Amino acid sequence: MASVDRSLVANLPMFAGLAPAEQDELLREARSIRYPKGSAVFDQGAKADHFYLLLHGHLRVEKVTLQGQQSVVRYVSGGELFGVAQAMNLTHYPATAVAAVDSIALAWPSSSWNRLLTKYPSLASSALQTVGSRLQDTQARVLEMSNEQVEQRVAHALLRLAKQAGRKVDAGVEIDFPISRQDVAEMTGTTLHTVSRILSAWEQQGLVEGGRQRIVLRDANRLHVLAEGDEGALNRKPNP
Amino acid sequence: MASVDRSLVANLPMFAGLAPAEQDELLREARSIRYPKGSAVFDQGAKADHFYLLLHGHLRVEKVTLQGQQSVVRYVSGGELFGVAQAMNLTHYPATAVAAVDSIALAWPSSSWNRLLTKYPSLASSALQTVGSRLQDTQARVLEMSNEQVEQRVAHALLRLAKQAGRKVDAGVEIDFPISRQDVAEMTGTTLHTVSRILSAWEQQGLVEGGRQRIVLRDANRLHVLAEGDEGALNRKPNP
DNA sequence: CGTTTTCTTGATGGATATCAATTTTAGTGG
DNA sequence: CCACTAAAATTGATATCCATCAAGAAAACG
Repeated sequence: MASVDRSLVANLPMFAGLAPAEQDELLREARSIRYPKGSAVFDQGAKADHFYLLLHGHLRVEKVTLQGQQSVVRYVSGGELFGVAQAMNLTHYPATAVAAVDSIALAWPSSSWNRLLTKYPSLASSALQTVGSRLQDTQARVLEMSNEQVEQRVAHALLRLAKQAGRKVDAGVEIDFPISRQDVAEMTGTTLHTVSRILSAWEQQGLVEGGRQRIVLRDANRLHVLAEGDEGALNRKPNP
Repeated sequence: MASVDRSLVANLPMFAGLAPAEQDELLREARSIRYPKGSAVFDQGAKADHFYLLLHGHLRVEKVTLQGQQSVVRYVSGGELFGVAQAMNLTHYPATAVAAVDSIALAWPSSSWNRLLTKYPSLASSALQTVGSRLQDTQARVLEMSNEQVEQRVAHALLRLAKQAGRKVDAGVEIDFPISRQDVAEMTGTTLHTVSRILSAWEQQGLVEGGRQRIVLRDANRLHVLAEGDEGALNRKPNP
């Protein structure tokens, strides 16, 4: 197997604190794997035998309940650590990770986690930050589901997606991977029907531009207003 | 200020991996603080200058949105690490922690976090586990809010509370701190009215026993059935 | 070009928020 | 110890958001 070039990862937060020699050493323990669109990196409930760093592409992380309802937990983008079940002392993956587009990831054996952790304390920091910011996001979602109604939640979800995986196009900002109404519904706790209605209405108002598995935000500002239920937002600075 | 006795904390997961001398050293850097019922350990938005270990008592962690709606994020019980904002690279506390009963916590300066982390790798592990299991819990809540209706969510919330902070009494299991209908509503994304109606109905069926800021679970099994929407649960083993 | 997947749109019903009024309980100070 | 007050809880009536049911159109795919 071809070894991974240091330059691909050197400026990721996870590797930032390490000397080049250390980076090489860490990379030597990993192998790089290609995941074609639609394939699973790991399945919910499977033994957590690896942890990963996504080099290229986008993954959809989904979870099914005991009763069989499916939800989209989040999307993983390039540069992110994922599948770190071992770090949280889980023996099995709590969710399934599916490639939303053709993707490439580095895989380390879970068994080396503890050794690597003691050898590279910066790995602990970056894992903590990864998990920590995921916790922040998830708690934000709980607040949204508690306090907001569907239209606001969908607006929030799209804005988050655009921030995380938005690609500038002339019409606005396009979400950089195929995403269906059903996917958005599973992220926001609603149905594809309601999402479809909302997007149709927004399209008429020039807020978004739709398509099959495709969403472009045309007016992020007005979406922000909708998301916050806040009529004054347009007059304020972008990041208060 | 009196120093903290090692025996109080030696068997907590956070200290388990450390030698007695190390435990003492860690404790020497902390100070112990009393928080009377109703007082705040820290406030949402305040500079995150300490992280904590709860020695005794119960805290309610709450968060208010931009629009002013309040939610209960979780309850902290004895032995738990909390306020570890620094570990997730947050400079300010993302929520408020209020003593639900008279409580005692150990406080370390956030500034020593990174030094302690490198010195005691087991601290990293235990912080990761703390944050990780919190993430699991929060994601479970998202799934519940997406897929379940209010009655199921309330059942889940009470079962979780009983597991975390249940005290065996002759009538069943009592939640070991004062908790109002409003609090339960803020945990489950509903209103105190709906919670009140649900608890009243359950009381008539002998599932729970209520009171002012007081909830006793009389039949955890049947509550489990309600929570899972699963008529077969009564015939199965407690932990599948 | 048929088949499947995704998306759209209308009609209806139901769960639960909201509005409104009391009652119960605990705490406080005279 | 008891009246007074504030906080918490209960319960009914009404309104509404959105899930569900239903049908079909549009887009992709082999």
